[in-house]
Amino acid sequence: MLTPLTVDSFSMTRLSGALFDLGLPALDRENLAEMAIVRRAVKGGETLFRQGEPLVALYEVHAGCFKTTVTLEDGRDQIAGFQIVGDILGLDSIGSERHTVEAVALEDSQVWVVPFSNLETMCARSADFQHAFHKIMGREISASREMMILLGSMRAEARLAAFLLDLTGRMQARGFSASAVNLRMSRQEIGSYLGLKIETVSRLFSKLHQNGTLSVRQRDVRVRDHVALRKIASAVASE
Amino acid sequence: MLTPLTVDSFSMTRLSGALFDLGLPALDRENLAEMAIVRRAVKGGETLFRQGEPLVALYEVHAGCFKTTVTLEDGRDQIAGFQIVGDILGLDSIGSERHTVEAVALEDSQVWVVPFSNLETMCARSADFQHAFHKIMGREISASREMMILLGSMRAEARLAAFLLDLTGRMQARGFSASAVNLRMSRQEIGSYLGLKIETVSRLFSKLHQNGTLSVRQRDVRVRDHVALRKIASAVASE
DNA sequence: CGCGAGCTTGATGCCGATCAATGCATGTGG
DNA sequence: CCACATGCATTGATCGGCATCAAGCTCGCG
Repeated sequence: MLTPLTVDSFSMTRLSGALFDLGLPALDRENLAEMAIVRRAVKGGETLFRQGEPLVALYEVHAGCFKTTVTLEDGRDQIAGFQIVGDILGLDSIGSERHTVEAVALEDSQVWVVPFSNLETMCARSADFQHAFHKIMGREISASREMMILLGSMRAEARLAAFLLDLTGRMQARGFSASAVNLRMSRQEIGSYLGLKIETVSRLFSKLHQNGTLSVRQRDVRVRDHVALRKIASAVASE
Repeated sequence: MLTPLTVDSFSMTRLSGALFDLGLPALDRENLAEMAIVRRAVKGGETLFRQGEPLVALYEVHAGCFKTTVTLEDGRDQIAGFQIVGDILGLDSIGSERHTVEAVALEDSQVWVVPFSNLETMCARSADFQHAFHKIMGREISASREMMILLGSMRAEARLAAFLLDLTGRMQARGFSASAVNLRMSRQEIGSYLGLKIETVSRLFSKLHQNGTLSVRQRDVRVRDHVALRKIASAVASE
C-alpha cells in the first residue's frame, strides 16, 4: 500500500491547508522532517486506505479529490463524504484506531502523509498546534452534524442545492471559482452521499438547468443564480 | 446560567464515564481540583448551554439525560442527539469555539463541568490523557458518520430499530438493562432525531408491539426480541 | 462505426407525510 | 371526586415525493 513517496522540497516550504497553514511559524521544514511528513501521489481510482486498516497516519489532500465510502454488512456501500484540497482524511479512525471508511481518489491526487503518533507528539510540544488540531477535529464533528441535519430534514431538491453550495463554498475558500465546478463524482455517487437515487439527482439537475439556476453539461456545472440556489437549500420541507 | 455548583467529594474519588474513567491513575482528586472540575445539577427542561454561546467548558453527563438541538434559520429545530450517562456535551463547539447546538436536560440531571482550557493544559501534560481525549473526539466523529449513514440509507422502520439498539446498547454499557428502557424523550423528539414524523414513529411502535418485537406502554419500552430488532435494523432498503 | 458506461426521461407504485379525529394520561378548580 | 382542560400518543384516510421499473440518449473510445 504505502508505495512510492514523493517529497517535493519546494512545496515543503510553503504549505497550504488546514493541518499546516495554521499560522504556526514553528512548523517549518525542520518540523516537517522531524514529523516525517511526506507527500504521496495517488492515482485516480486508487485506494488510499481501506475500512478496518489500523490508523497509521492522517492525510491532508494537497491536490485532487477523494471520496470516502462505508461498506455495510450487506455489501451495499454508501458515500460518507467528498474531500478536496485542504481537507483531512482519516479523522474518522481516531476513535477506534482503525479506519471506518475507505478513501478512494476520484482523480490523480496528492496527499501529505502525517504519521499519527508524531502528530500527537507535536500536540504535546506546542499548545498552539494542539489547539489547532482540536479545532480541526471539532470542525469535522460540526460538519457531520450538519450533514445529519440535512439528511434528516431536507427534501431532495434542498439537499442537492446544499451540496452544491457546500462544494462551491469550499472550493472558493481554496481559491477556486465559486460558480464553475467540474464535478469529479458521478450522479450515482452524489445520490449515495445525499440519500437519493441516481434518477432523482439527474432529474433535479435537469430541473435546475431548465429554470436557470444552474447550467449543467455532464459534470460541468455552473451556478447561474446563487440567490435562487440558496433559497432552494433553505426551503422548508417538513419538520 | 452558571448557577449553584455542587461538589460531591465522595464521587470525586470514583469517577465514571469517558472523560475520567480512562484508566488514568494520574487523574485523582488533586488533578480534579487543579482542573477546576466541578459537578453541577441541571433540572429537567433546563438549558445547559445555548447555540452561539462561547465554548467555556465540556460537560460529562454524570446522571440523567440530555437532548441537543439545532435551530435552523427558519425557526424550526431539529434534534442532533441524545446524551446519557457517560456522554460528553460540547464537543460540537470545539471547531468554532461557539456552541452549535443547544443542550437541554430531559430530566433532572447532573454534569461534570470541565473547563476547556484546563483540559487542553492537561492534554499537553499527559500523553495518555491527550490520546484518550483524541479518542473521545474521534468516537464522536464516527458516531455522527454512522448517523449520516442511517439517515441516508435506512427506511423508517430500520431507523427506529437502529435507534433503539443504539440506545439500549449504550445503556447496557453503562450498567443498565439492555431490554427495559424508559424513554426520556417524546415521540416528537425521536421523530425529529430520525427524520420522521410523530405519526410514523407512533405507528412503528404500535407495529413492533403487535408483532411481539417490543412491548410498548407509553414511554416504557421493553425489547422482547433482540434478534428480530437487529434484523429490522439491518434490512435492506434501497441503495 | 459500434459498443458500453453513465446520464436522461417517462410511467407507475409505494412509503411516509399530511390532515383529521379520537384516546388517554395528568393536573386544576369547582 | 368529578368536570374540564391540556399535552402527548394513537389510529385512520388521503396525498405527494421519491423510488422503482423501463426505455432511450450521449459521449468517449476501441
